Amino acid sequence: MIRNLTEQDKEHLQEALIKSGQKVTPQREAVFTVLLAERDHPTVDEVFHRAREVMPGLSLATVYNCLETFVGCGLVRQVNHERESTRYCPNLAPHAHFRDKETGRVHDIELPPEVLKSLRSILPPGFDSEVIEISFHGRAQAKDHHSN
Amino acid sequence: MIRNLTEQDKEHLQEALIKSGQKVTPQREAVFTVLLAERDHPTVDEVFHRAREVMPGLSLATVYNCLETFVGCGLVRQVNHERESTRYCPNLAPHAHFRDKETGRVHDIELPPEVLKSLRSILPPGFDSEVIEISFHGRAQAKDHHSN
DNA sequence: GTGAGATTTCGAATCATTCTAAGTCACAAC
DNA sequence: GTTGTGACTTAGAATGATTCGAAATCTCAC
Repeated sequence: MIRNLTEQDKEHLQEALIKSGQKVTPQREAVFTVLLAERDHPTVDEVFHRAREVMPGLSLATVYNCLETFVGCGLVRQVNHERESTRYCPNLAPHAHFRDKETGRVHDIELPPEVLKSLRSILPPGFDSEVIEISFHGRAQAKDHHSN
Repeated sequence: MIRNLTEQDKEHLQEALIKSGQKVTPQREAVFTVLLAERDHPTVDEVFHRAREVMPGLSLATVYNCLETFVGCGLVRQVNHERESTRYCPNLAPHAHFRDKETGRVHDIELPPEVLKSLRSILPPGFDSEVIEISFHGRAQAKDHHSN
């Protein structure tokens, strides 16, 4: 179920938006609420349908806009797997993604700092990386736990 | 320039195709030749245009088909970055990819076995991964070396 | 050389995403 | 209070990569 944002989450959203010179709008709050409510890496379409339950007039274009805005101000991450629809993830801690071949579900995999460091170390001099994406693809035993 | 396949490459192609019950055709040879000739991670469209120089009647759909076939029998790897066109890479050794923000060019980054191992070790029990994709995104000093 | 099945071809269809232009809103200036 | 400004939202059209469908062609075993 979609619950309202906690005061803390609301502040987090407001701060990030205002810091980058943008406004807090009902649509942005609704989309952000959806993202936090179920952290199952929804696609734009899934976010759209979930958000419509709460705000029926919301348009798909706005969902695209909101998500792009959030990515821009560092509130959420995009997750891409091959050419499938882009998914969105409010987990900002460094982590990898595991996509289950059977269910299509995406799980977050914690990424310990030393592993991240060893990864960075494989870059030859002169290569300066801001973003590292790590994705696994395979089978996960169905445990149906939360995927963040 | 596009040179012909070496005998060795030709055998490699034939073996892989036949092993998975498929046929060697002039189109598949042409596409494979293009992939080996310039290992700059071309998009389908780039492969298409390069291959047309050698085989003018070749169709785009066939290029898609050939590349899919090659991926299926393990001859080449797909490389995806966000939602850009899929690129193709005949380097089968374990490696990561680095995409240069400025040029869009993709470089292969060697992946030492111990780093690969440490990466695999972050998967919780029950997660079984066949494929790991690692991609960096940032700036590379323009050295214009070969990108494989 | 023939036939069965695989492959190629062209163009149409699909699907996620982006664009466009008009409409709306919040708020500041007058 | 009205007006202006700029950001935001909206619906629908446009785009671009990829896939599909159906007919024509090729390949290889017999």
